[in-house]
Amino acid sequence: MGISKSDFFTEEQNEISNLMKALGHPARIAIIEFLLKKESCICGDIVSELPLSQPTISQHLKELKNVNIIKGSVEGNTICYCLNLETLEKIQNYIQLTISGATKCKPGECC
Amino acid sequence: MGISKSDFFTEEQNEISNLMKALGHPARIAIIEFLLKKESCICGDIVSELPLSQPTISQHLKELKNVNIIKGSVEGNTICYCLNLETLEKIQNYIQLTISGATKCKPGECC
DNA sequence: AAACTTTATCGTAATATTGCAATATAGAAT
DNA sequence: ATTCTATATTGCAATATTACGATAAAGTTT
Repeated sequence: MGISKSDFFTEEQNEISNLMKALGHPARIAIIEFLLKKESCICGDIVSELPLSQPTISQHLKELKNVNIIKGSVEGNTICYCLNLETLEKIQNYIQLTISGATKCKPGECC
Repeated sequence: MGISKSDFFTEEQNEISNLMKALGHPARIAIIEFLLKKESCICGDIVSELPLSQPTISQHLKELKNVNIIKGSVEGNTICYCLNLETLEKIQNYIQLTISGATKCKPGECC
């Protein structure tokens, strides 16, 4: 994608955009929703639920884990993945701050 | 990226992931933060603020507008871009729902 | 230990994203 | 009307993402 310019942005801007990017794929949203619904959170269950191959799911799980949106713990030869509330709250706080700042723009002003 | 599988996911999953993807680039986060800080929100101001060319900024603005995260209104030969609270709130609601659902996973259970 | 299960990694093809120079478009100002 | 100013579009090169078959790795079971 041309030259990466992420050095020119702040640490926080890069961190938030990385979190958002990790959520920027329907399969990863579906994985998160699956982890919400299920008591068990075994990788194999996700594979049988989603229309994607096992390597593809594994890759998506890895991306979610890389940004700490999920965490995994080994259970025998399966792996239990869970949502990481701390990271989700970080995202929520960011959106919350943005919304509360954004109320400045009053109707009739410009947009 | 191989075959697109977005047909297999729900409308909502695709919509949320598209919103997240739009926020998944530091330049677009920086644009949003700039719109927050400034009373004026003219495209040209953004160009002089960020380390990116005018066409590149224009493209990022277009992507944010495509998913309704910002809206623009013509002011003479400049354009005023503002944040769209409705869309930001949609994102927040989704994260909020996810967080409140995610509390199910108690410590000691698995993760 | 051999066979089986489950998840991760590698290699690679198809597609998407990013960035910008060049150019187009459209309103403003002279 | 011509020039100027501000934003959008086009075209293209560089890079990133996505998907999956093949295979590896690591635990389980027999």
